[in-house]
Amino acid sequence: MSSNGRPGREPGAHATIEDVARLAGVSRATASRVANNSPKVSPEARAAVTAAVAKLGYVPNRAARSLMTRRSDSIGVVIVEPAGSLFADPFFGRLLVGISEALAARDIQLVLLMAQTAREEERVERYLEAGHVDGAILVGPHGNDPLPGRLERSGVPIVLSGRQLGDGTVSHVDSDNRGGARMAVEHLVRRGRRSIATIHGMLDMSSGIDRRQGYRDALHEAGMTQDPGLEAAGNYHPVTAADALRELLERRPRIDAVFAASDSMAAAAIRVLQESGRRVPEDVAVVGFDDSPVALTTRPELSTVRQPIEVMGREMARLLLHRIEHPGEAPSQVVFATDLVVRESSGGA
Amino acid sequence: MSSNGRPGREPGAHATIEDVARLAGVSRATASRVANNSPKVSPEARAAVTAAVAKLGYVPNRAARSLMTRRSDSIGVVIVEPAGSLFADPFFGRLLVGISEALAARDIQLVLLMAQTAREEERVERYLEAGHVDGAILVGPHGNDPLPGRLERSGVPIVLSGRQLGDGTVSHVDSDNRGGARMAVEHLVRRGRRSIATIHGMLDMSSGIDRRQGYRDALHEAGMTQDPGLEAAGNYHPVTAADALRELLERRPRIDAVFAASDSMAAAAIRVLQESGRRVPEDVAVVGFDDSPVALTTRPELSTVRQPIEVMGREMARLLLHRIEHPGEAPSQVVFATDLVVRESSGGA
DNA sequence: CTGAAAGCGCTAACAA
DNA sequence: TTGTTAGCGCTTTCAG
Repeated sequence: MSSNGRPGREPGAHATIEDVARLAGVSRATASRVANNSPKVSPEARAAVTAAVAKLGYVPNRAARSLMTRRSDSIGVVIVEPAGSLFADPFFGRLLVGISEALAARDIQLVLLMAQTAREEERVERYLEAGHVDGAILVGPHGNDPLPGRLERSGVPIVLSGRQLGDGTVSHVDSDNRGGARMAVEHLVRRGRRSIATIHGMLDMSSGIDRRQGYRDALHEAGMTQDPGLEAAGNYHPVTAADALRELLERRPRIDAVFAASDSMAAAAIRVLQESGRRVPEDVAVVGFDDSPVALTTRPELSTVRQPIEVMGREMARLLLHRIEHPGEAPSQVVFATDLVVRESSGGA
Repeated sequence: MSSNGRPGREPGAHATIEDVARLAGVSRATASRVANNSPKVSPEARAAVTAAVAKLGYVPNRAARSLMTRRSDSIGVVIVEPAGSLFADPFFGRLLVGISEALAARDIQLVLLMAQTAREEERVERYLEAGHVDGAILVGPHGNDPLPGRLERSGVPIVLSGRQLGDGTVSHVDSDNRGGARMAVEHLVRRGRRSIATIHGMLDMSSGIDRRQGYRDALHEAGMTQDPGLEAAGNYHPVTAADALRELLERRPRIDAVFAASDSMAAAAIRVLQESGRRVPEDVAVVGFDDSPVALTTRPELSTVRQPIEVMGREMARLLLHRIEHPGEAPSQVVFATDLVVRESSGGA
């Protein structure tokens, strides 16, 4: 019966649109129109095709479709992480959850691409430029990373997590790091703290820069003098944060508050403070950033700044899909507000 | 010049194998043979094609290739996580790193599929059964999850993380959870502890069952009586672990050691013990499992059991690729040894 | 060892 | 509204 002369179809093989068309008594074109929700199909034809699809368990072959449409219906999520420790923080996982939710609703696949070295980053770049995905979300690139600019130039639609440093306008989604940090420090000021230190994050990433700037904003606004001796350099890693804070305590033993640019650094800070004989929050109040799970594991529990990570992931996906469908439009940036979560480490609500 | 009459190629379009063949002065077939490392090509032809490929920056179109080969050159990584908190633990991220390393070496793509609800799990099942990927790695399924069995039955090559409960033999990669737990408890016994409690993990997952069994093994071997009152039920979440341990302390106030089935539960245990006025490790020694980053953030630092997570990820990928290429062979299981990492919480080395 | 030709499953003109 | 036709870019017989 079948046009190729084979009497039957081997088990495990999938029905093609040809099979559907034949069973429904229509042409391949009509079957295809139904599969793609084209409006120009008669109700009868549509019903017949729908029934045939159900009967045969037909699922379109993505490869064949891609070949025609020149779209892969998949996007890349690139995790750029020189240190390899990215997943120690639940941030990326939660972002993936958000992205994946938004994509599932549109039946787009998420291709995960990890680049831990410059060499791998090149591999990823080649992959993206080859057009194997319709666009990409870049997570974690540092300020000096050339990848975003190069992809943008080669016409690969991209969306960044976090504001891009330097020139170039690429779409991005960010949280209001500066405003959040400022809220945190204002809260400490309101609590009567007068010697507020900070352990900042990496300064080649917008989050690091912005959170430190928010700290400075709040001090400035409160009319407190900017003392560089109150700023310690961390890199989001608890060990470096502990060292940085110990040095800071030698320089400025009388501090009465610490704002850390991440919860894991804040947790380390609490331990260092306690080991130095200081009580938290009585002697020194502490506020972190992220509202990660560790915030609930410190004693006292950690006050922190929360960002809507899953929502940000969804928005990144939405922005990218929009960009893919409207290549002409200018890139857009979305910034989400942050919330202060007050717990015991800063004296409680 | 071109066969379709178009004078040139619009910018951004990619060279096809046809372009390569023309420039190299050979047929498409020969160009294809070179691209696929077929041995039956003359050195001259190979050189000419290679040069043309480089000159044109030719990258094969995956969709077209898939259409012919009936392979997608991509695999799915399914993260089954009813609770949604999977990424709070770096385990999954590290596994992804390992998987992705092994795949990158073979130029296979990783399609990430998240299933947080039964509905999403069905969606994922349909996707996998439609043949959109060549196989899948399943991470995190609970013992009662029907997905592995169903995929196996529909002929989708799969590899599980963790031993499968119940019947059915599916390929899997696991760490020696039982042996690791046993080592941990033997270590406590050797340190002279005589009343050793455990906070176990979820008992519908092999890791939960096996770690508890390892605990029991060690007690049995040491000739210590099995006291059900020394076992507290956790679910890997620190809050439940804290509650469980508090109850246990009421039942058995004289315990001198705790083995927790995860580091985050062990960290919670340390805090509960300290808040109850007990010293760690002097009064109560504590050992966790995973050697996750939190192990270094507790005071005292946490003794724990380490598993080679990235290596396990690589092995899962390798196993799956082997299974895809040799569909006839029986499924295989690989178990990795675990190491005890002794730190201060159990009295130090 | 090489080339001509067929066709994977699908969508998109174009006609009807 | 529908069907016919022509490929998308690639691999793979099959002759030579």
